[in-house]
Amino acid sequence: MAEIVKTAEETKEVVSKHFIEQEIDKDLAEGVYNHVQTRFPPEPNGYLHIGHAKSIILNSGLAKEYGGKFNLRFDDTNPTKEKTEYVESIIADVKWLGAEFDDRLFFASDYFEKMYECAVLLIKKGKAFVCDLTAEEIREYRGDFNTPGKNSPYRDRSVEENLKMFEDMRNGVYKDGEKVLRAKIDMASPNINMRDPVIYRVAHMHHHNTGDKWCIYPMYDFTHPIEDAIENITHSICTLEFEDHRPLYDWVVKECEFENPPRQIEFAKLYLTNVVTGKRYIKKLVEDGIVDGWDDPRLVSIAALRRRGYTPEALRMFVDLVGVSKANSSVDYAMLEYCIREDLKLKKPRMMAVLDPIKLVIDNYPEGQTEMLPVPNNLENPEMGERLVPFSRELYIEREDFMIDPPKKYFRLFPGNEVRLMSAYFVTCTGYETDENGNVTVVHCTYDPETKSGLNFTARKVKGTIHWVSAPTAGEVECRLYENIVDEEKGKLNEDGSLNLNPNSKTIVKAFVEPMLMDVKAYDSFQFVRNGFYCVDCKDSVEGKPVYNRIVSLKSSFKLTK
RNA sequence: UGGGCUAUCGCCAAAUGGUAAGGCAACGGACUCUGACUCCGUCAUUUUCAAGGUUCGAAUCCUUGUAGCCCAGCCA
Repeated sequence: MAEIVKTAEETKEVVSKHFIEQEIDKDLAEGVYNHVQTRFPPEPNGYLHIGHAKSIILNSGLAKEYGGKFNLRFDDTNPTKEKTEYVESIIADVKWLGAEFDDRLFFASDYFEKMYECAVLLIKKGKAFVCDLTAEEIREYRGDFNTPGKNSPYRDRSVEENLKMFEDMRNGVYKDGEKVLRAKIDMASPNINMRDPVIYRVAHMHHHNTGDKWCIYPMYDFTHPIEDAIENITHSICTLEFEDHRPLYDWVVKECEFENPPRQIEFAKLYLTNVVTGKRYIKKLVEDGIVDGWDDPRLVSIAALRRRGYTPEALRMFVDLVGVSKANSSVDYAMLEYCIREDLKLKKPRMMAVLDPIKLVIDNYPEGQTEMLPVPNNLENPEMGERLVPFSRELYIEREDFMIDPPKKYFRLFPGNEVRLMSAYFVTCTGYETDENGNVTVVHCTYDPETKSGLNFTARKVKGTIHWVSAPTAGEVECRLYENIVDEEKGKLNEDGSLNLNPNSKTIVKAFVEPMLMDVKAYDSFQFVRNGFYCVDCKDSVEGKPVYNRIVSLKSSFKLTK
C-alpha cells in the first residue's frame, strides 16, 4: 500500500515554480499578505500584442492559481495618447484571452480625486513642493549619471504656499508647463528617478473618461503605486525597465501611508524572432501603411493572431512554455507555431485546397460521372465525422506533386508511378501534356477501382499520397499567404531607423477548393502556419461570428536535401 | 561614465552547495490514406560568460574581470 502511494507521488509531474510564484509563496508563508491580487494595467494608447498577452496570462493565471482576484485597469493618466477605441479593443482582447476580471474593470482616472488627496498629504508632510522651473531647467538641475543634481530654488517653499499653489494648479490658474508638483526626495541619489521626480503636471486637455474636469494630471510613478494600493493589489507585476522605479514606488506607498502596501516584481519582456514586437514598432508599420491594419496577420497584435487562427488556448500554452524569468531573451517563432498546431490538431476539420493547380485527367474514369466520396474530417480524430466530397474524371492537384523527371526519393506523381489520391483511389501516371514553352499543362493517369478508400485494399502499397479537388465543382477563392515580416532578431529597427522587411511576407494566389470551403469567399484567405497546415481566416470571429480555423491539408514541400 | 538588472545547449528554461530537468528546433530511424501526426533514438562531463579562490563536494558561495539590457520625459 505504502509502495503504491509512493509510486503515485513519484509519477506526479513535478513542474517547478517560476521566481514570481516563489516570491508569492514566500510572502504568503511569512504572512506579508494573506491573499493574492493581481492586475493588468495597460495604457489605452494602442492595440495589445503578444507581449501583453504574456502579462495578462501571467497575472490572471497567478490570481487563479492562488485563489485571488485579477483586475483590468486602464492606466489612463496621459490624455494626449489615449483613445476610447483602444479601451474597447483592449477589453475585447483581454476577454478573448480568457482572463477573468468579472466586474473589476477600473480606470486610473477614476482615482484622480484620491490621488489629489495623496498629493496634498505629501505637501502637508513637507514631502512635495510646487516647482516653477521649466522642463529644460528641471533637466539641467537633475544632473546626469556622473553629476549629482542640484536642489530646485523652489524646494523650500512653505507648506501653506505649496498648498495654495497646488490648488491653483488644479483650478486652472496656470498654463501648461508653468508649474509642476515634485516629490521631495534626494537630488543626489544615484538613482535618477529619486531626484525630486515630477508627480503632477498642468495639461489643459480633454480626457476620454473625465472630460474637462481636470487640468492637472498625475505622473506614472506617482499614480501606479496608489492605484495598486487602492485596489488592494498584493503583487504588482511589471517589466524589467521599471526596476529602477521600485524605490520610488515604495516611497510613494509609504509616504502616502497605505496599509498593507503592494509590492512590485519585475520580469523580462517577451520578444519573438522574425517579427515586430513592441507597440511602437507595430504602430509605425500600421501608420506607414506597410501592413493593412492593426489586425494584419503578419503582426503579433492579439487581433492579428486571432485573425490568423490562433486560439486563446494556444496562446496560453505558449506563455506557459516560454516561462518567466528576468533574463532578456528572444523566443523562437517556431515555438508559437508549435502551440497553434498542437491546439488545432485534433480540434479542427481538415479540408482540401490546391494553391498552385495543375489538371489531372483520369482517362479510364467515366466521362461526366461524379461520385460523392466520404472523407474523414480529421483522420486523427474520428469523432469529427466525415463529409462528402465530389470526385470526377478531371481534378486539380498541386503543381509540385508532379514531376517529369523526379529526383531520388520523390514519392509523388511522375510517369509510371502510382500514388494515392487522398480518401479516393490509387492512380498511375500515364503521361502528360505541355505547352509551347515546355510547361506541364495536364497530367494523365488511370485509376484502379479496387483501391477505393475504405475497401482496405492491401495488394499493393504506394509511398505517396496527394490531395486534390474535383475540377468541375471546385470553388475558386483568393488566398492570402503570410510569412513573417522581418528577418531581424528582436524585431527592432536598424540603426538608420529602417526595418528589414521580408518582401514575400504577403502573397496572393487563386486557389481551388472543395465545396465545403467555398464559403470562405466571404472571408477571403488562407494563412500559412507551417508544414502543410493552412488556417482559414475569419476576421470577424471576435464579434460573435463563427471561428473556422479549419486546417487545409497541403503537403510540405519536397526537400531535395532529403 | 554613476546606478539597477542579467548571463545554463541553435532558442526558451529548471536547478535554492549533493554531482546539469523539460520544451522548441535540429538530426537519425520506425510507422503512415497528407513527406504531416505519432512513436523510438541522438543532442551541455576538458559542462553553466571568463579566470582565480573556499569546500569532501560549486551553475549555486567569495574575489576580480567580460558581455548584454534598462535609467538622465512635465510618457507609461
